[in-house]
Amino acid sequence: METQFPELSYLREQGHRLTPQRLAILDLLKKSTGHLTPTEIFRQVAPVIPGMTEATVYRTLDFLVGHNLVLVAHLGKGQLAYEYAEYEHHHLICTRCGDMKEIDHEQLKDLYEQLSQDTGYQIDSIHTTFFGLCPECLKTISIEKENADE
Amino acid sequence: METQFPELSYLREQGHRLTPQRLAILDLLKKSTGHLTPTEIFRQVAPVIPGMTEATVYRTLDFLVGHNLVLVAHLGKGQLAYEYAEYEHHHLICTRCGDMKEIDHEQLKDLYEQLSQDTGYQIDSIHTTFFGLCPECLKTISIEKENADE
DNA sequence: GTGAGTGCAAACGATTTGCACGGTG
DNA sequence: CACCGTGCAAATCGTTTGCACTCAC
Repeated sequence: METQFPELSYLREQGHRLTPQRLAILDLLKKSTGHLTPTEIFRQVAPVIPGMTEATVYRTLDFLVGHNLVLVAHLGKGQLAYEYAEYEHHHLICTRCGDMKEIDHEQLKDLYEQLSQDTGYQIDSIHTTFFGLCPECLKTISIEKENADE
Repeated sequence: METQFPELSYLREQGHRLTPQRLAILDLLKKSTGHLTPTEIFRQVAPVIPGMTEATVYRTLDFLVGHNLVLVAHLGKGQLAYEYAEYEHHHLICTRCGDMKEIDHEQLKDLYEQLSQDTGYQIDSIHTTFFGLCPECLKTISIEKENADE
């Protein structure tokens, strides 16, 4: 694995090992724009790392999440997705076509503070997913309705 | 099934059937305060309806959600939970102990409008789950840290 | 050399599906 | 009495686990 990961040096100091499997998965997530599910990650990493297993993908993701190098996001239908922990943002997902938009954390800052005050919770700055219908699907649906009314 | 469901009359008009299975599940969700997972629902309804299957629970829940009688909520670890569609609210879940707080939709109204304007999406008024750490777990964690520092 | 991390295979839980039957409307 | 919805059983999918081996340190 050629790619540099300066942020990993402290892992080694803690007695953890930088295996090709861990580096490959982190490398993939770093290069990918959106999130990836464990299965997608497996399919993309398996050709590169001979013998790679789905079990290893899950264990590696747990490890990376536990060390705050990777973020978990909830997608529709109870699936989990992972992405490189670059900057704080949220997701808005279309429940019909699966389209996804990123929401900057700046927009939720006030709400988070208010919720924190009201509940005493320390709310994760990542990890919030909104669901709805994208403009395209809204259009499609209204057309379908018109046709049904005839 | 004795309970009255006036809101169901329109279902019958649309050609759907009010089977004891559907009524039992809706009845259970109506009586329950929080949300229930499909498995929990199965366990509670099975004794009442002889021959009840998990498959039926899933099919029934899909049906009820599709007709807006029941809401889906995302819990931690990619699990889905269902609850009676009584009023609009959201959830804040502790990722450590699973504790849950309800968030009134009133608090998110402004944000929703803003997000809608920015993205063109029609955002689900239900369906948003926040994750964080509850006050109790925050306390526990800080105590553990102190002990570790000694 | 040693043990953390992996591969392999099996187990597991949640969810989905095909098909024939039964009960609602 | 038609056909929607169900029961049953099997298949499928995603995820987890035990154990022996290996490779990063």
